[in-house]
Amino acid sequence: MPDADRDNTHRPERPRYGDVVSGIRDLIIEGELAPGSRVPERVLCEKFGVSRTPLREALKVLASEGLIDLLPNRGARIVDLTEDDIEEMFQVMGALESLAGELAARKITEEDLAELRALHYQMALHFTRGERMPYFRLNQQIHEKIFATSGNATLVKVYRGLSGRLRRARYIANISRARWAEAVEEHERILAALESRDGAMLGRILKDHLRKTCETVRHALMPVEE
Amino acid sequence: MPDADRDNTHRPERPRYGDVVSGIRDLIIEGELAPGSRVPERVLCEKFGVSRTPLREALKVLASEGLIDLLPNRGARIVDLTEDDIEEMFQVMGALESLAGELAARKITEEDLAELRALHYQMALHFTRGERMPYFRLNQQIHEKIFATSGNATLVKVYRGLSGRLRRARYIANISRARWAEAVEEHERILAALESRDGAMLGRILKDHLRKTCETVRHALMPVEE
DNA sequence: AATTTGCATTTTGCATGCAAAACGGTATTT
DNA sequence: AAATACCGTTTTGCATGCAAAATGCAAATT
Repeated sequence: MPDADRDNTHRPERPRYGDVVSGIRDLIIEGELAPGSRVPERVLCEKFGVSRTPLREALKVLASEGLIDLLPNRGARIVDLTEDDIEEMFQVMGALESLAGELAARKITEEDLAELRALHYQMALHFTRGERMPYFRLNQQIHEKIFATSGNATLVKVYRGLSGRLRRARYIANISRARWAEAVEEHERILAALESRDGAMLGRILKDHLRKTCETVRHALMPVEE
Repeated sequence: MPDADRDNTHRPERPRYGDVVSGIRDLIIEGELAPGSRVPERVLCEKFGVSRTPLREALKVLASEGLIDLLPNRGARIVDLTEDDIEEMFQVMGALESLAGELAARKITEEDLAELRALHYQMALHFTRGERMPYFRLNQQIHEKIFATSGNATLVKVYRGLSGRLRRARYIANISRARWAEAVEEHERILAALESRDGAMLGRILKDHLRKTCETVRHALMPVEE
């Protein structure tokens, strides 16, 4: 039975196919679509108020991004990352971030630095206040900013792809207070390396920082699974 | 007018949606779909003998892979890489390959080494015979093998994504004889570093090799554009 | 003559329909 | 009773239809 407010024709505004893609992404990050769970097209169609055609297009994109698995004739399944997957992804992100750091150190302007400093001290404030969620967001912004400063758009895209797949895991991995303090310290070293334009040093710090973040996520994630 | 041999129903075998994706990929690599050209859905439907639904799903995937641009309400356009795009992509591939090399050097077995040696000397033979196309293929296989040996599936996927976008450019970039000889030499050093399990050295060699390959592609590509 | 307007044609975005494949549960067989 | 065969239901894959958006080109306006 079609809803009364829906008709058989193309509506100029509202849920386009792209909205469905980001909508499903959000559902995955928020955990409404649990990893490993099977997702019938019907359910998602109703959730977004679109028919199966744009929804299936969205699923294809999400599958090629690695967020869901598409089993022929058996529908979509939310990808469930194993501990090894996470380690692999962080390893690749380490190489990417190291490159981003080297490039950023060469190109960074005083304005970029000022912006990063502002983000950093805002983040540090959230740390001292114990505000995990705002800290998390600022942290992401800082790393995004470093990639943006690298000036390499391809690098940014590849990073975003991996980062998006890991977002859910990082989101639910509760950092320990001790590791949290350590991470803030590492961020101070990151800032210092950028200020002195020491690309090689920055690359090393970032790679090391990511390696430790990986350990945090892995350990925080696996035992409890939510 | 529908063809006589096509009906309104689901056919169990033959052109599935996935075939269309790789089919279009091939058309792009072979240059049948020129970079920058607009591609109406209609012609692709006829080329592959499918209706618009699976074709559009394929286009979405190719767009998210970065092979085509999808302009809302205005169809698909084959991505035309600029010189800067190519440089960016090689820079990222350099970081990836460097990581792959370091990991591979740690994990490589005698059997892997034997396989790589076989590929290498086969490739060297094609070089001495001046057989560009077979050389090109073996070269790709060697790099693929190094990535596979790294044991990091994510790394392989990210590499394949970038490599696929660059394939067309590398395919038509005619290497100079001088640079060709140099590349073969670099490959010997790659093999030597793997044999001595020197990951750091291998990483550097690979990054340098990619940097030079990038220059080759850029210069061979831009002046003539075909 | 150059630019703009109008309209027929083409192309895109989406909903729907239909058949094949998978699923679920009961009945049948061993 | 356990395993298997059967059959209705659900879900998937694809073709098609229709309306909105874009496109192309001739006629009208300045």
